[in-house]
Amino acid sequence: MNTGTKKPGYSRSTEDYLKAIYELESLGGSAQTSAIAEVLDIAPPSVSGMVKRLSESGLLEHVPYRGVQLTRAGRRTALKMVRRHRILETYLTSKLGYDWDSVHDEAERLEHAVSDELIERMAMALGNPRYDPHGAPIPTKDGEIEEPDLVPLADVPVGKTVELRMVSDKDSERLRFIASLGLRVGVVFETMARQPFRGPITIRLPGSKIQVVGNELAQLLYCVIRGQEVG
Amino acid sequence: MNTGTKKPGYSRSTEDYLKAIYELESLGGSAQTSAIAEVLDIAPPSVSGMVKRLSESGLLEHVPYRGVQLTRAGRRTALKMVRRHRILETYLTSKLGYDWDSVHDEAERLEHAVSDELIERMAMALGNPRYDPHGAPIPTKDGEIEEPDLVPLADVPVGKTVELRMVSDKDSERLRFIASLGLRVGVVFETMARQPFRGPITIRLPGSKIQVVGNELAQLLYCVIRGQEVG
DNA sequence: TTTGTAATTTAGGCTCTGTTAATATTGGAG
DNA sequence: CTCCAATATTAACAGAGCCTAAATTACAAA
Ligand SMILES: [Mn+2]
Ligand SMILES: [Mn+2]
Ligand SMILES: [Mn+2]
Ligand SMILES: [Mn+2]
Repeated sequence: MNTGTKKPGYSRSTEDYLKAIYELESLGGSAQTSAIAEVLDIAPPSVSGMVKRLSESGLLEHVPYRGVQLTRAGRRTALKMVRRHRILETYLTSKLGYDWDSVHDEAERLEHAVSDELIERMAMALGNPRYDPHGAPIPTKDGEIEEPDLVPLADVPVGKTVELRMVSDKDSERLRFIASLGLRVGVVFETMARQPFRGPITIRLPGSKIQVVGNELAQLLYCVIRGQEVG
Repeated sequence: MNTGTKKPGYSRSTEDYLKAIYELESLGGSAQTSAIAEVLDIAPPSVSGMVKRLSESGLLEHVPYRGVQLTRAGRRTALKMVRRHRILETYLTSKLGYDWDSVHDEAERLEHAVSDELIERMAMALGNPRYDPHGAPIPTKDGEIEEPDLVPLADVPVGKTVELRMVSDKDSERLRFIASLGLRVGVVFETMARQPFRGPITIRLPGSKIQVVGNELAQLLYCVIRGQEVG
């Protein structure tokens, strides 16, 4: 009867660990204990304990004192959570009038409570969107995800035309401020100047509006370079 | 600064206990340990333990060996959960194409994860509905709830015209079967006959369709009596 | 009044997920 | 090569919420 493929039904903690580890892995190859602790706002020894349990469940591989990597099963669950999170953010924004700065916390809780069916109904109602309100790609139902090759505004040379494609969604105050500068996903603008020593970047937005963006914020703004300004 | 009215943020268990106790209280004055255990599908000693914690938190009063009653704070939270549950069921049905037999389980989980804001946005999108898909009244934001005075179909005399107003939503198979008989909230029909010894009731639906309803189901169908049939 | 049964609570134990304090390992600076 | 500081793990503990088995209480029948 039971062929081994049960419904897992992981805990909220497990799901958040897997998602956090997935996101850390996509930056640098493996996830360190302290980085996981930082992201989840948990003490490092708690992470060590949880990592042991998760690797015993076959969701990740742990090399002591080195770091952690998701197994195939771990990555599958992580991507499922990422899909849920991003569909939820998109639904709340498109259908219930939320702003992009207030959806993250709501999705962070709902992602653990929704059924697969509800997520697919939401995705359907939205026309199967490919990006969330912050421009992050939404994994497909079978766990495929686009990995666009974007450059933080902080690293874009002066004199380029760029399109803002994705913004880190973790901090709602930063999101509000970014929006107040006239920056949204899809906006095209030019880099005019940059001060040295991690100084601010001056940009020209549509309508020739000039804005200055600090380096910390510019790290969070992921762009594609679309062309070169003439002299 | 802190005036004593913190955001509580109760656990899923706590919220489900309060809701269950509220619903048991509205049948008979107080809730018994074994009844709570039955509703929540938990062993009675677990209920004793939880009851102790909940009464220490001031959410209910416990008279040992007698039963339990919600305090004002407990009732407030219980009604908030009932509102969440019923708004969610209504939203899923109206906006996402769910049937009335599949919303309960989804709402049972989501009710613990949504924010007040999300619930109010859903309520708004629905036009502040007063009843859920099973006909149960939705408490207002400040915890007021209509208590309509309904009669189970099992107790309606023969020869009456009645309107089906509310159906117990706990079991989805029963809901599907009830719908298959042509019974929905709002349907008006006549009681034609009843067999003794808890036997089935014969009813005449709109279009003169005749159906027979067993006693067990007739207990779950809450009606208002609207008038008397001639002869 | 006694007594049996059902309901309830207490006792003791388990898992999960977190904590802090102490210990161990790693990797780089000197 | 040695030693220090950062990073990670282990040890010991805690609380929520569940369990089963044993003890207690309530209540109604005899
Ligand atoms: Mn997010
Ligand atoms: Mn989460
Ligand atoms: Mn329900
Ligand atoms: Mn629930």
